[in-house]
Amino acid sequence: MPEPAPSPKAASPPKPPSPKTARGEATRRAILDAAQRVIGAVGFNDASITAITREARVASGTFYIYFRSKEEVFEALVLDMGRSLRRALTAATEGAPDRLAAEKAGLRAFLAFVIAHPSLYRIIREALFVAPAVYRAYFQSFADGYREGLAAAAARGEIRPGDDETRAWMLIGISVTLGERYVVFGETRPVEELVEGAHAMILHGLTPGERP
Amino acid sequence: MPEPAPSPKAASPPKPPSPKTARGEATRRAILDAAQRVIGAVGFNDASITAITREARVASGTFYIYFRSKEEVFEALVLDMGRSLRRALTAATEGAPDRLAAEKAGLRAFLAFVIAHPSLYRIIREALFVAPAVYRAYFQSFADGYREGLAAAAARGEIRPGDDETRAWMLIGISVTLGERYVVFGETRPVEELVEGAHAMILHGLTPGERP
Amino acid sequence: MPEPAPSPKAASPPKPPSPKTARGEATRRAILDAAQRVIGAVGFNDASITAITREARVASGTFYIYFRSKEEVFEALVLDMGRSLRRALTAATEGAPDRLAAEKAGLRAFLAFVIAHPSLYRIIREALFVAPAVYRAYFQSFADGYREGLAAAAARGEIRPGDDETRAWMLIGISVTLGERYVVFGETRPVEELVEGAHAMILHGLTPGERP
Amino acid sequence: MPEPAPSPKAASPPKPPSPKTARGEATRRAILDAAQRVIGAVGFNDASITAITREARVASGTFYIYFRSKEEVFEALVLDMGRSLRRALTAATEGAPDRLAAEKAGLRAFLAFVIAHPSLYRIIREALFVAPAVYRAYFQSFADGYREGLAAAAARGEIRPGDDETRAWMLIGISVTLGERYVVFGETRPVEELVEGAHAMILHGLTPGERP
DNA sequence: AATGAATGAGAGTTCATTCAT
DNA sequence: GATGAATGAACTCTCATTCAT
Repeated sequence: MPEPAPSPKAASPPKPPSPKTARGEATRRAILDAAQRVIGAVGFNDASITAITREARVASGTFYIYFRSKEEVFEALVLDMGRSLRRALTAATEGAPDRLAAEKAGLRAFLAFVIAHPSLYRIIREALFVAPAVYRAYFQSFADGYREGLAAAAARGEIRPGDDETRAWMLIGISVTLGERYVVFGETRPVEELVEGAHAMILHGLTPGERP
Repeated sequence: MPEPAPSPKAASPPKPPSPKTARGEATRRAILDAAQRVIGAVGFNDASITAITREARVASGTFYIYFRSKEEVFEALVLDMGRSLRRALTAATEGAPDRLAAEKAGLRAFLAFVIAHPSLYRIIREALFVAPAVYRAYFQSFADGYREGLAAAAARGEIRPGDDETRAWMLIGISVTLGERYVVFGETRPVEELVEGAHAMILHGLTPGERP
Repeated sequence: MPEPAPSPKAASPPKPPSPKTARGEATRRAILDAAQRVIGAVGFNDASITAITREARVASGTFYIYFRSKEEVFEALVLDMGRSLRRALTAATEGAPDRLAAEKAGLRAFLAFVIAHPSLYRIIREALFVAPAVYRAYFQSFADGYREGLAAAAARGEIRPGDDETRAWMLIGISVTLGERYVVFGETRPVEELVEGAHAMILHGLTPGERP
Repeated sequence: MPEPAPSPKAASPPKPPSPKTARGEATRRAILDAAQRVIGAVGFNDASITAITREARVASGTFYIYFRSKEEVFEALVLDMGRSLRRALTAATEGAPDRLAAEKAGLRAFLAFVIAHPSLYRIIREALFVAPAVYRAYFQSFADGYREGLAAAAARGEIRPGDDETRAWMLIGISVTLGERYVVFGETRPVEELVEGAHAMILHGLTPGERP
């Protein structure tokens, strides 16, 4: 007759789950996909868990077998998207001859990705309000990669030396804002046109050419 | 048989409010300020009307004398901020000798504004989800002004000619993203440092200078 | 445009309410009474808040204007009952000529009270599981009074000297258990019969009298 | 026309379980022990079946092979404890020379048992709310034994004659309440001290001795 | 103009129980 | 005999909004 209590009664957050069978794994995936569609469509706050489970065709209680809360699926979604985007960008830029070419290819790939996954784009944006820590980590990881890339390119003389930290964030800001043209503002011009316009500016800035 | 009455029963949207007395005006202002503080602090969805009216030191019913819904205060807030920011930017740039100088002064003023009003910054960002139309209008108005400014400057030969529409949005993206450095990412470097770094890039882009 | 956040976002328990009008006071009372009836009838865990508000004839949300949780009404109920019982016992014993007479009168009054308020009796008992701190405080206050009463009586020579702390709890145990005869076990004998039987034991214990 | 079948469709209560193999017996035991630990620690209502099966290291479905419901394990637990306690008391009192000595030894053994098995003690108490019939049967069996023991002792002249039914319940009440001192109120005095204090009162009651 | 009590629909979440494997 | 994923009813609690005072 052992007497020690099994747990201190209030272990703050119980602990995360984890599927053990193939069926469970499939259900988890179905919920995650459904969450992406629903949250992408109506936003985090108007996406009820009931709506997500209905979309996933499971009972509402099933949700809590795999995620502890709406916030938790949301974070999983953001992480998922980070991975996908990173993969797409790496694929697009790894063959580039130099940093400037990579810059152009990266912007082009980013806009294509965003147009193909508008809901994920909105999800990332909303993360600032729903999961700030994840939002920061997401952008920080991009910025770190960018900064190192710029520093290396500057060292090789491929680009003008400068404040790499600031330039990294500027380039991120440019991409994100141009992506928003398509997802939020209904831009209709072809991607290539924006890419050309943006790349010219990235290459030379605003200063008029040396000679009139 | 009578002709159909113009609007027999359900006059489309109920009716907007509007203060009549000085006391009423003060109450409205108190609610608006309180809404800014509360929404800025906890976000739109976690900002209950009760919390706003408590912060404003009025009864909860009073809210509905001045605003028809939570969305309505929110929109009023975004509009308010648009006005303030525009005023600050105009003041900062109107003495500039040319477009490039105005660009630098504008960025500096924008960052200063954002640092002084971080909650308003977050509110604008959240507007994308709460009041998309207002969000779009807000940025569109800035973009329009920018584009015209760039076009005129290019015509005067002050800046290199280019895709002004795209360049306008890029410059907006740069400002917004650098602003976020301070409000979201806890940037500690002095504003002037980022302004210098950014301005160099805006002037010359990434291409290495012709000669060493 | 003040910027300080109104509250640290997570002030652990928001804070207790408190009615401001006579109407509010009456509603609070109605909920408390309804809670007593419902919890007394079906027990704490099977008493849903919906059932309580239905019994009180208010909307379910109204409950939360006055109490933060089911636990909170429950505690209010236990406190209420403590007051009532104390009042009844004081009234019954204050005219007693000595401690032994007071003891008998107190037991009689306690049993009468318990029979008249069986639901409150069950509520106290359940408090051990629902609100242990309140349960302990409740009994401790009775025990303290008892112990002092016994000590004073012993000093006056009215009762045999002894371990007053232990005797206090024994007397409480006797009362409570005999009360349970009526409330839980369906005892049908008249109160006076049990009082006489118990009092004889309290007076002389089990030891056989010195002489026949 | 056929006569009405004895029980056509809904055979009253489904069917009780019962282990067939040694492995099954071990599993049943594991669940019962786990239930004791979990319910003892957090109470009946907060003890989820999932928590019990997790503690027992079996799958949740396994529970229903051996018990039809949470109430059923609970009742099994109470019965278990009744047996254990009875055994302990019998062992402690069977060598006693007379009833008064048995009384003292029984109280001492009861307190020792309670201190050793606080969770079982709490379980019995909660049975009043979870399984009232079992609770009543449990105490009734003790009371019956007590009453008979007292009656026999009185007939032998070992104790003062009196209302044995009432005295039996009083003695139970005393034990239970002193047990609660340790389990609920954190009593720190040694058992022997309380036993002595209580026994003096049980022997002589409160009346002052005939002569100083 | 202002109050604040009251509403009630709807949200997130839990968990005893079932059943295909 | 054992598993553990799935269920869905039921519960607690929140909050935008209304309205009598």
